[in-house]
Amino acid sequence: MTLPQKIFLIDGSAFLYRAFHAIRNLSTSKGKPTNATFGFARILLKLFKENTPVHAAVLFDVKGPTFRHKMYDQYKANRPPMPEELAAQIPDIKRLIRALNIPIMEKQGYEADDLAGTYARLAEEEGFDVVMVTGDKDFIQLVTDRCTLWDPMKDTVQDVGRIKAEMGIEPKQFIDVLGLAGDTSDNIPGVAGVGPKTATELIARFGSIETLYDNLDSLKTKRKLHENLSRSRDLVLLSRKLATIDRFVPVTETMEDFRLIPYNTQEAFALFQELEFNTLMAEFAKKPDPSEKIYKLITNLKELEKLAHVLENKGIFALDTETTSKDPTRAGLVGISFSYMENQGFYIPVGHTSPGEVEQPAKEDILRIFRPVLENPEVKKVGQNIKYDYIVLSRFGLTLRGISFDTMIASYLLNPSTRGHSLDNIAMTLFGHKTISYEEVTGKGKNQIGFQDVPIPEAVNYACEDADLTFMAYQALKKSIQDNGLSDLMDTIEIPLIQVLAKMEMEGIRVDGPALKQLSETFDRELKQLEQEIYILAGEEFNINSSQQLGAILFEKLKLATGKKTKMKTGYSTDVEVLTKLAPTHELPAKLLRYRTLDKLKSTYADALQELVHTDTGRIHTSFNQTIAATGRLSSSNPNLQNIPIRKEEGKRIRQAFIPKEGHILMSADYSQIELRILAHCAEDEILMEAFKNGEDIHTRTAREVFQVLPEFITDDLRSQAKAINFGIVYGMSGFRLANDLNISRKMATAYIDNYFKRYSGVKKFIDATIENTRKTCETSTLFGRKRRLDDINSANANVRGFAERAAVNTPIQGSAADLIKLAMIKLDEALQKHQMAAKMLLSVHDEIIFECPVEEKDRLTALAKDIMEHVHPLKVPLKVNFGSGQNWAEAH
DNA sequence: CGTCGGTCGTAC
DNA sequence: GACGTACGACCGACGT
Repeated sequence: MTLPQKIFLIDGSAFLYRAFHAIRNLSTSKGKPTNATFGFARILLKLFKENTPVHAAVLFDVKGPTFRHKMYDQYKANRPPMPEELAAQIPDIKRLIRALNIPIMEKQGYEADDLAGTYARLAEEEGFDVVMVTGDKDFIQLVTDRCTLWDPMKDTVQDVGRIKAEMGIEPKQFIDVLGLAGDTSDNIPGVAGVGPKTATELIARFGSIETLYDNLDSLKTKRKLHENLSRSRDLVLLSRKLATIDRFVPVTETMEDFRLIPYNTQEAFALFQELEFNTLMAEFAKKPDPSEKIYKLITNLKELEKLAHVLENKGIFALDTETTSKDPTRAGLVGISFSYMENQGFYIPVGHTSPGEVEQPAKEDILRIFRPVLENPEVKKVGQNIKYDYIVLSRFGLTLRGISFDTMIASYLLNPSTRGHSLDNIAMTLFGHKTISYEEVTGKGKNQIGFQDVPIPEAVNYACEDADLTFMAYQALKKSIQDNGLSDLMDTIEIPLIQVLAKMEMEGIRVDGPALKQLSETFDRELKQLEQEIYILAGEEFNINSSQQLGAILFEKLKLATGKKTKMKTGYSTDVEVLTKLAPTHELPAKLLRYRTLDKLKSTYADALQELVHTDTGRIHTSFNQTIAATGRLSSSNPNLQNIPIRKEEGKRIRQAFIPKEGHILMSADYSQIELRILAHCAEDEILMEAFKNGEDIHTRTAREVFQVLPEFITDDLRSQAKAINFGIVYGMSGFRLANDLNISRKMATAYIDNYFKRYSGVKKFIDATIENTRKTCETSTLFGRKRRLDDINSANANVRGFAERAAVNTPIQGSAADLIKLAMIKLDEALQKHQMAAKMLLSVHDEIIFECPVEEKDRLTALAKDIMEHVHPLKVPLKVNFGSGQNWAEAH
C-alpha cells in the first residue's frame, strides 16, 4: 500500500500579521522594514526543512468585501487598517513565495480560510492528507481524520484526537462554539458574557446550538446566561454563519496545480541579499560542487610549457599568486594559479617549504617558461587586486604586462560607497558561492601557518578556486561595467593606474631613521614630564589616553565647566575644542593639549614610521588603495602617507624626516585650488571663472565679493575668513559650522553664506541642480563618469538626507579632482619612461604628487610635470600647479 | 587573546 | 544635529 500524498495549505494572511508582530524592528540598512518578510521566510523554510513537501500552496485574503460583509455589514468593521510597515512588505513576501516556487492562491470575495477549506476538501477527495499551516483557531472546524493543523511558530499539531481530548468536542462542532463565543477581532458578536470557555462547555454538553436552544430551560439556574442566550438567538445564528468557513468556493484547480517545483535558488538568494538576510543567504549559497571543478597541479616541464602555450593562445586569462605575506613588498612567491575557463584552474607550486612527494619546478624554469606570456602586453591578464600580484611577480623577476581587468576595482566602481570588494564577497554576490577561506587553509590566530607550509593538495584547491572565480567574476563584472557606462573610466584611468601605483609602492620613500628616533626620544622626555605634571594637577594617577577617565577627572573631580557630550553621548567630550575653551580656567587642560599633540606625533608618526622601514630597501613602502574612498580618491595605508603633519611646527619635523636618496631632491607638484577650479568649471560660474582666468587669489576675491569691500581693504583676517567660506562651500557647510569656525554669530555666518550665493549665483544654481538631479537618479557622478549611488537623498530623515545632499555636491568635485590627478599620474609615468628620465613618482596626496629626481633633472622634471599636469584635461578654467623642492619633504612642499 | 565600536587627531 | 574624504592609535566592552 502506498502512503497517501500530503498537501500543505499555508494561511498566508494570518502569517503576515504573526510574522510582523513576532519580530520587532528589523530593517535593511536603508531603512526598509523587513521583519514580516523575514518571519515569513523562516516559516516557509522551516516547512521545507522539516517536511519536504511535494504539494503546497500559500493562501491570501483579497482586499475588498466578501460574502460575509453582505451578510453582516459590521463584519471586521473594528479591524484597524494594516500597519503601513506591514503593507510595504507584502510585495517582498510575494516575491519570496514566488522565488520558492510555491503557488499563491487568492480569490476576490473570499478569505484565505475559505480557500483553505475548499482546497482541503478537494484534496481529501483526491485522496490526499492535508496539513493546514496556520496559527488561527478558526481552522479547527476543518480538522478531519485526514486533515490536521500545524502551527510552525509554536510547533504544535492539532488533530481530531487532540481536539476531542482538549475541548471535548468534534472539530465540526467548533463552528457552533464560534457562533456562541463570537470573535472580537472579526467583530462577530456571539452572545454577551459567553467566551470561548463557556461556549466550548455548552457545545460539549448539548452537541449543537440547536439542541442548546431546544433545551434552554435546563440552564434556568444560571439566570444571567439563560437571559443572554435567549435574547441573542438570531445573533448566534448569524455569528455561526459568519464563522463558517466556505468549503465550496468555486475553483478550478486540482492538486496537480499545487505540485511543487524546486526553488529558484538564484532569485531567492538575490532577494535575501537585497533584504540583507545574511543567515538565510548563507543557507541558499550554492554549495560548490567539486565534480564540476577541474583544478590541476602542474609541475612537469612539458606540462608547464603546454600551459604557457595555451595561455598565450587564449589571449586572456586570470592569475593569482600565493605568497608568504600580505605585504607584497615583503612577500615571497609560493605558487601561481591560472584560469582561462569557468570551473577550471591550474596551480604551479614555486616556494612550498615541504612539498612532500611533489617536485616543484625550478625558479629558472618558471621564469623561462612563463616570461614570454606574462610579459607579453598583447596577452591580457585579469586579477583580483592585481597590483599585489604585479609587485610580487616583479620581485620574483617577472614584469606583468597586459593588465586588462581587475575584479576588485570593477566591484568598487559599481559600488564605491561600500567596503568589502574581496573575492569572497564578489563570489557570494555574483554566484552565491562560498569560497574556501584563507583561514580554512592556513588556520587562525596563533596556529596560523604561512602559505608556504600549506600542503600542496590543499594549496591547489584554494589557489585554483581563486583564479577560477576571478575569471568567472571577470566575465560577469565586465558586462556590468559596460552596462553601467563605466568602461571608459575603467580602461583609461583605473586599469592603467594599477601599475603606476605598483611602481610607486615598490619605489618607496627614504626616511631618516635616526632622525625619527631622536624625535621620538625628544617627544618622550617632554611627555614623561607632562605626565607627572598632569597627575599632580589631577591629584591622582590615571590613564591620560582614556578619554573616559579624563572626563571623570575634569568634569566630576575638578568640576570644570562641561562642554559638549560625545557623539554617541557615552560621556563628556574632551576634544581639542573643549580643552581649548577650558585652558584659560585651569592649568590641566593646557597640559593635556600639549600632551595630546606630542603623544600623537610620537605614537602615530615617529614610532610607527620607524617600524615600517623596509629592511631590504631602507625605505617606507606605503600601500595605495584604489577601492576604498567613495569619491574615487586614493587612500594610503601601512603607513598612511597622506596625513603626515604639515600645519604646525612640531609636526613639520616628522615631514623633515622624509628625505631623497644621495644626489637627489624631493619635488612636490601641487595643484592649486583644484577643487574650486573644478567647481568653477562645473558650475560655469561667471565670477569664479573670471577669477581663475585672471590668475587672481581666489580667497581674496571671495572676501571682496562676500564682504563687499575694495581690494585694498582686505586684511589677512578677512582673507582667511573667506578661505574658510570657500572650503565650506565645497563641503556643504552650514551656518552653524561656519559660525563656530570663525567665532562669529550664527546669524552673521548665515549672512556670509547668503552673500556668497548671491555673488556666486552660478555656484548656487549648480548645487541646487546637482541635488535635484541626484534626487531623480539616486546617483551623482564626476567629470569622467565615475558614479556614486546615494539612495539616502530621498530619505524621510532630514539628517540622513542632508548628509546625502552634501555628498551629492561634494562627490563630483572631490571625485573629479581625483580623476584628474589619476590621469596626470598615468601620463607622467608614460612621459618619464618615454624621455628615459631617472625621476620617480613616489607619492600622491590628493592634489599633490611627490617625485624624487637627480639634482640635475630638476628643471626638466618641473617643465614636464607642469605641462602634463596643467594640460591633463581641458577645463573652462586653467589648471595651475605649484612646485617646490628640497632636501626633505617639508622643504619640497 | 582577538574583535569591534567609540573617541580623538592628522591630512587634503 | 550642524563639513566632504580618508587612516590609525588607544581604550574598553565583549566573546572565546
